[in-house]
Amino acid sequence: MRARIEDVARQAGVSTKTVSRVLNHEPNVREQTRERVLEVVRKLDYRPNPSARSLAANRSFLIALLYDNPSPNYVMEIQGGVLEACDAHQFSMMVRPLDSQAPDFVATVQSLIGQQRPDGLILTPPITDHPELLAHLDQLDLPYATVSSRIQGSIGVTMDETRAAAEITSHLVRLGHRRIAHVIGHPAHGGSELRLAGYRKAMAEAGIDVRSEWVVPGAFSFASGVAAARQLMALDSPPTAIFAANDDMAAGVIWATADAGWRVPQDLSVAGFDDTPISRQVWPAVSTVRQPSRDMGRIAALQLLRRIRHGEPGELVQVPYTLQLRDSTASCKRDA
Amino acid sequence: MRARIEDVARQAGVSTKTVSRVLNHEPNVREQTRERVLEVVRKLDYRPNPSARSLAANRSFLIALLYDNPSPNYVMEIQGGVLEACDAHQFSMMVRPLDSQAPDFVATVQSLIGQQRPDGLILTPPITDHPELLAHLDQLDLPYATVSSRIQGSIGVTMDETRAAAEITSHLVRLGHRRIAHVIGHPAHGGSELRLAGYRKAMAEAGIDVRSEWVVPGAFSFASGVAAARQLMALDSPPTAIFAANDDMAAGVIWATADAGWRVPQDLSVAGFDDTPISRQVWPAVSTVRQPSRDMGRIAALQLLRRIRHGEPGELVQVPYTLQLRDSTASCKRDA
DNA sequence: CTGAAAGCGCTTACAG
DNA sequence: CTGAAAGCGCTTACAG
Repeated sequence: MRARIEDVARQAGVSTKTVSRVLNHEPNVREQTRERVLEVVRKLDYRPNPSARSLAANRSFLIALLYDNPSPNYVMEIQGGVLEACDAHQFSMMVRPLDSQAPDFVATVQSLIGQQRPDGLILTPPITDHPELLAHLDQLDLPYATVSSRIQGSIGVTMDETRAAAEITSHLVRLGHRRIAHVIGHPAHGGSELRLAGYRKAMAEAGIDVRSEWVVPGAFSFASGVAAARQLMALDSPPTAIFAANDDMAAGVIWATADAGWRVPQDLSVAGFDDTPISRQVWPAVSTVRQPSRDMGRIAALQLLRRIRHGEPGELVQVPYTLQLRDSTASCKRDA
Repeated sequence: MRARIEDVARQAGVSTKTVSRVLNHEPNVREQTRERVLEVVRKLDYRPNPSARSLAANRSFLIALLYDNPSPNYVMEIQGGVLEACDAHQFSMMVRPLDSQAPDFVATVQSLIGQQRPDGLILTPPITDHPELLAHLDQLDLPYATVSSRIQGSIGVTMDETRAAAEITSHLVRLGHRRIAHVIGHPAHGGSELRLAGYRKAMAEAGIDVRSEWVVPGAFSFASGVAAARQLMALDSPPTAIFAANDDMAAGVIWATADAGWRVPQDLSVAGFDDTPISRQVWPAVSTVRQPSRDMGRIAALQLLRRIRHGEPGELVQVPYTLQLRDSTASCKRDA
């Protein structure tokens, strides 16, 4: 039979309330008492029953990670980070794939909250940018933290995507490229706008007029990268460099160029964003912006837990990015 | 305030025990009573408190998915399938990344079980093939289901990996290849042995002697595929085809050939295994064996839930595979 | 077919 | 600094 708090109390010669105090790091326990309790805990290998704890405390000690992201790599990284934070705070995590475009999206989340009763939520793109959901959560007074939200005012983690996008675009400019195209990300993701803005900013700073045919829509998927590249390669005066708003699309661009017999980087330079494994697994490897996704998951969860556990406000932490320059970008060899 | 079972009982004019019967689909409730209760449940939007339920029933209604797999794509697919099954049975799922090679691996799992108290476990490769862990679980009498276990006797899901590997090898033989190499998977994964056995079987049936230098160790990682390909390309008489035990390694092989200036499939045919996204995202796309991972996750969870919920024994279900032939394999153009 | 009572293992006021 | 009592919201025997 499993030890209960009562067993610990009896063997330590104290009340269950005192054991509870020790376990929950509450003040007002004599050091000697505390040590005696902890020793019995160890001896009996006592672990509090989570259900009893939740029921009595009226908290689930659970946070839910909500995602609707086509990239398994990204989701797994975030998930790993959130899990790390949860483990450190004796919380558990549940994961929830969702379709944020579905008409009953908010109702689905509501139902999930009603059933599992998480103490808080971690929101990832594009769920971070769903105003209706955020309004609903605020009204419920259910704490949440966001990862890379475009919307102001929530706690969590962010990165200066605009500046990062501008930097990698400037890198292409420095390599001598002027006809630089951009493949936009999925329209529902706030990051798409930010990265596009960074591209435009860098082009403007370089004094290059962005032709409208250089900016093509994408959807963050490999297939959309293939389609965009084909469209760009078919232009009368095709670009000498393409900056895709994520690595999956950059991989699609590379695939399409290989399929068309173009060489990267000789005929075309290609840059991505995110530094997911795919960027290293295509040939040539893609120059990209490293986003510390795992850290971002952990940090977002940490901010959420601060709020849940200690009632602190929590903050929006900005993490640094780094450029990863690889073989897919090189000096412009075609015309000036 | 949230509705409790007592509120439902009062408004329906029955006892809480009767409400409990209806909610848990127990027998011995008059149809009319049952309908009255369900109507009040709807009206009050009543959801049982999971903690109270778990505490009273002495079950967590939780299953844990244990993994130690380098492929995010694979894990996400399995996870999605398990989640589907859990949702259908009002169970929740927790995920647990582990290091199955760590010396304290069994202790870690034991601690996890002690803290979270799952009603059952889903094991994925290579955790499926850890005899010490399985023995421990059997002793604890904690139900588990396996995905692709090499070890006999557990419930869950499997695929005839040996036959699948033989089939894709035979495909290469039919294309005229005779110098066919194999890159083995990670030694801790049971699937590695099975796939190697399939390769050997097909080669034997084709009457081809497998030279020892054709069979090179790998680790299921992209990098190990690159290394293996370089080793094979350096042979005096290099193979005309390489069958890698998974897609990540096949992608690595393709990368290494491109890097060395070889053309696929003209200079070398390449085949993989799993049909993960990477197989379609490298150029040329890789011929591979489709493994229905998501279905496998769902089926394994379903067998586990049968056992947990209804005390049924559960079974080991075998799922079908399909060959996905793409552009990385072609007729042998080099010598006969 | 239905219900009253006890109990699951914790935490929460409250008292001292 | 410590404890006795009540209660969280369900299910489990048990009785009828």
